[in-house]
Amino acid sequence: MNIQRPRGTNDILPEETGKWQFVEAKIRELCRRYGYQEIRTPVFEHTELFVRGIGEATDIVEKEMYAFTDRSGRSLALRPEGTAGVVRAFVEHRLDARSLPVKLYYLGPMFRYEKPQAGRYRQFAQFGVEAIGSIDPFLDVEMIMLPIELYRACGLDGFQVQVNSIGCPKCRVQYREALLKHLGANVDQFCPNCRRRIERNPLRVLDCKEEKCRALVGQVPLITDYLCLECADHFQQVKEYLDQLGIDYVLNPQLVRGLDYYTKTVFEITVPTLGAQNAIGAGGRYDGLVEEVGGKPLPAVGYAVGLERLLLALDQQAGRYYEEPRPDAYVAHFGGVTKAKAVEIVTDLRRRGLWVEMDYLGRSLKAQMKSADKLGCRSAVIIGESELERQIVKVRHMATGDEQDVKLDQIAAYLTADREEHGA
RNA sequence: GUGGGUAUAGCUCAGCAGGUUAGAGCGCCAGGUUGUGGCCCUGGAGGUCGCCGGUUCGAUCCCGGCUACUCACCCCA
Repeated sequence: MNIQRPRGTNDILPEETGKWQFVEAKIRELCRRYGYQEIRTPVFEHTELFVRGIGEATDIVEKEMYAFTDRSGRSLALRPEGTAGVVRAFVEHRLDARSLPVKLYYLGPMFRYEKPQAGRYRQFAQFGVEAIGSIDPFLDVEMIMLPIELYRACGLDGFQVQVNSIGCPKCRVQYREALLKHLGANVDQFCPNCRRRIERNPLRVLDCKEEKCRALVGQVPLITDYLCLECADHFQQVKEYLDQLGIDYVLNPQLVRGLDYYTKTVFEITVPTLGAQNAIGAGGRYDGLVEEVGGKPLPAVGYAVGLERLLLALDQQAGRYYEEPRPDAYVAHFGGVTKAKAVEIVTDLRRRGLWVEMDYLGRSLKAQMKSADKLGCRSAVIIGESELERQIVKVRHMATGDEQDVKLDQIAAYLTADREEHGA
């Protein structure tokens, strides 16, 4: 019986890891500049944390959690998103005692029990950022800028930023009422899904993709018309900063998020060419979550980027977006004493910081040269008996075919100079 | 959870209106040069034709079920 990887998971093979490392490097560099520090939290938490944090009635909690009971009967769950765990750690370790806001980022696997499709997997990687302890609208804007800068740094184009404010619990009471009044009038004209939503979470109706519902929703009151003074003012400032900084965005008063903890600013970044799963980043403010998880009432903002989707979008936009490093040299030998010498040379060169390959299968020189070519080695170092007698090696520059005799003790210097000259 | 598509070599895919030895290109290995890659030529290795069952003298091919992959819906990064 042959065992395959679990549904919705992916093996990232050596030829793929280069681009992951490329994106990860961009992320770490960006976070350094913006002053966000890495935090690593467990991939599983008490189920309760997600239920309370993300919201009981959300799809994520209702039907997508990898929840299980451990041997002692505790209910645990693989994290479906990153924010809840980070906030839990923030509260648990009293990070509120530090100077605020605390700015954190994370990078790692998340798990949701969903049916896989393009850009959606059961284990997927997210990069996310959280700033806890400030209500400054500029932080909201920072949260929108960070992913934009990240995409730019990676070479991504053609993404769209949508922004909205969904207010605070205070203004939502009024809005909910107005919305229900409006929807109630023609409740039976909505799709079955939305009829259910109207009862449980009317905001979600705005998000429905059914044409019938969209038409009905068109005339619905907008949340942005019901914001309380504080929320309206906050949103206004967010927009002003965005304009001031020349950030391209569109207002989408119907943008809602699938997690219950969001308040005020929410945003989503999409790549239209990606297909059904076109959101590559999303986030917003969550002013109530820290308290919900047991900490002091502290405001916070965050966002998350799906790395598989970002990579998908990058792959789509033709052209190589990252440089694959190549070996400096391939040391070819003929077995016997020449192999003994080759082993020595290889070890010495590696100790001097060069990336060096050699033959481990006792193959012909021709086959070794072929390998050198395949591996993209800059040079081939050939060591045969006649060379050994003269205390030299032949160094062949693979791109040009030029060959040069180099003294045994000069090889490292020669190769290093060659690398400087022809670039890494 | 719902609906559609697909499943043949490591990869991309042909194929057979059901007939006995299942093919190509690429990749891999070797030879064409007792010690030299890329181009070319020759040869080789590599397949339970996804799994189980049915129809049939006979199934990789037709039918059913299962599984996986895939796309879309729901939802989401």
